[in-house]
Amino acid sequence: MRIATFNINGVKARLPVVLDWLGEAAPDVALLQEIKSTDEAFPRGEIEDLGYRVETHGQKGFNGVAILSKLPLEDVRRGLPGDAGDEQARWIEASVGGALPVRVVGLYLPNGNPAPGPKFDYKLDWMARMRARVAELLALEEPLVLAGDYNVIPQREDAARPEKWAEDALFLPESRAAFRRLLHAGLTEAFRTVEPGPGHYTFWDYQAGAWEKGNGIRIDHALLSPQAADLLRDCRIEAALRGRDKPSDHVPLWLELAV
DNA sequence: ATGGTAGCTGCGCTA
Repeated sequence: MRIATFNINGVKARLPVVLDWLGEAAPDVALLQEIKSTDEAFPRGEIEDLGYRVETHGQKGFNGVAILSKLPLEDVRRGLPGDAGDEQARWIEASVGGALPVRVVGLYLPNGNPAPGPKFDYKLDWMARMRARVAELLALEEPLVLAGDYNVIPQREDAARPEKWAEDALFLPESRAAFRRLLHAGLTEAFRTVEPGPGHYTFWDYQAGAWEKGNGIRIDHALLSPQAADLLRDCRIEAALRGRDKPSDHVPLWLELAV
């Protein structure tokens, strides 16, 4: 089973890119972030025509996540528990059918800038809520994949110019510590089990020619339960998509499970 | 040290 995550930065502006990518890469499951669309406005027909079931958790103008799947989806849940007043659409879960069901979570973790401030507080609170939900999901002892835009640069080698990010919410010690807590809770970062070295990025800013200069950061991640980590065959970043016409500022990350 | 770009929306906010 191949599972991909892709922050598309607006489904309306990115639909041709997304349709081309789905046709070429043909992941079994695609987790999309920043659809920037309501559920009603999401172009589900074009995607269903490619053989995908579509489950969205949308919001007008900002955020929004979706799960696309060639396999049946069960027990779809929308929203990260822990704060009934949180109206931002950043979390969606489902179980992907098959011989061995896999629980998948698509997430768009808050950016948190400027830090310090209320947005940074929201980010850290969101990460604490995520850890509580992760504990519940890990207790099920099933294959579990949590993938998306984490908005966290885990280590210095995950940025081409780490000194530029020293004061940024994506790289501040509190953000990185909260990310490490997820790992300490029992999750494994898929990409780092396959590629331990530096120079691998998933995001290049639209500004200042970041792509042309190779000035990227690695902020899109896939975290695995032990049961999923045991099934991991491969994990790759599709960096070439950043060089196409009308690209997202993120590129897809995919992993293959032996299911 | 600053400004640089993109998307959604309807001109400022988010990233």
